[in-house]
Amino acid sequence: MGISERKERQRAELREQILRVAREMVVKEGFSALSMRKLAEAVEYAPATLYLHFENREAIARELCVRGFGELLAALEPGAAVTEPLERLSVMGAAYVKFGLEHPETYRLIFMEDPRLSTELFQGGPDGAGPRSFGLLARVFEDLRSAGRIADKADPGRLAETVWAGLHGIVSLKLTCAAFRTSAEELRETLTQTLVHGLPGLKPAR
Amino acid sequence: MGISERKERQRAELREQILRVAREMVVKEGFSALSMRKLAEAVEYAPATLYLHFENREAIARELCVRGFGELLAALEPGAAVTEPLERLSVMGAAYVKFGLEHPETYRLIFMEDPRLSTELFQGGPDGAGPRSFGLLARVFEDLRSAGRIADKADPGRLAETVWAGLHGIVSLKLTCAAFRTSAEELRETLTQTLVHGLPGLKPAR
DNA sequence: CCGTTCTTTGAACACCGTTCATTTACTGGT
DNA sequence: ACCAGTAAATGAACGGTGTTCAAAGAACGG
Repeated sequence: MGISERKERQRAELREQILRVAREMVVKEGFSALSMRKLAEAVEYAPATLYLHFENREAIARELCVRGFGELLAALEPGAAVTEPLERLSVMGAAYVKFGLEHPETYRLIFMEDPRLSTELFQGGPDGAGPRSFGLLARVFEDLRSAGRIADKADPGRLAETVWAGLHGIVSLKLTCAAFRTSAEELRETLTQTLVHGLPGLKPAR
Repeated sequence: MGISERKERQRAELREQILRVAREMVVKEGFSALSMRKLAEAVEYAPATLYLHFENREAIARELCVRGFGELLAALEPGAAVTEPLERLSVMGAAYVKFGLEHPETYRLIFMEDPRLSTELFQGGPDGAGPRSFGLLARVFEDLRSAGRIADKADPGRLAETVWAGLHGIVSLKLTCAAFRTSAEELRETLTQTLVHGLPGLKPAR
């Protein structure tokens, strides 16, 4: 009797449709413009129906958040295949910045709105998208160290967190503050190069 | 006839009181919890009265934003007196991070909420708090270059923007994402040191 | 004391997220 | 074919939001 299966399928489909439309609204007008009533209108159901599929508005945000992070991870993965660690750092960094600028509202949702959403993504086991993404970046410095190319005392985790913070700074500043002159890609290049090689031609005070 | 002066003074006082209470609410429960109705209740006026002093809710936010940035500038200024540029970079960076973590809701308002607010602060003449703050930071690299301690081709403005982005990344990540292990101050130290000196003990691939 | 001007407000409008009793649709069993 | 029971959907309401505006109130100058 495939009848309850069909029901289950229809239920899942509606859930997907809600998320699809919700995502559209967020992408187009920002998270704050995601209204349960408008969303219900758009999927042609009564507002109350949404609550049969999601606990509340935040639950929808959470789901969008999780999926968004999945896409970010997917955007980072190709770069992780680059063998030379420093080149890998550049490629992955560029991919990160590119993702942020191309999906501003998704990025905002993931990293700039609700602390609860952002924090969750980085917890929950090492198989979550958060830890996995971070792992890809940390790998750069682990590889450098195990190849003896940076000091043993260097902490790959700390370096990775620093780089992530730097990249996040570039993206989030570009998303909120149009006043900065330098392009995101130039900032990313400067950040990476300078973090790796230091200030160009630095001499000590005399 | 000091009567109209008194009226003007009372008007300004009420405006101040509104801002004071608004600030309290934002600091305590975040910007989204700043409600015109609750604010009116708190200052013991009808909601409509608020609109005689501010165009709308956003205007209040803007004012808080401007003042907040003024405080950030004030927090940076002492460090700007340090003569050794690299030490100055450390001190000012630490002050920046400290300010962000100690005034999370103010920092959010300034840099993470509405792009219009953030962008404004960095425009409007070189005497605005934005350009002045940025100038203090850029000065570090200008001084280094004019002392011949970094390459002539190095662009102080670009380096300053990169550092600012990095610091902002640290603060904003700490404000939204509790999952990062390294403390903000350690991240700041690592960022600064690595940007200046490069990866510790870096050797080229062989 | 009156008329004018400035201040303040109550009431309304159009939204919002969320809940719940009620209705509707559908299915399995008789 | 009908009925009972279950699952899905909803209308209406609650309490909240920012904002507007005509009306009421207070304070002043003549």
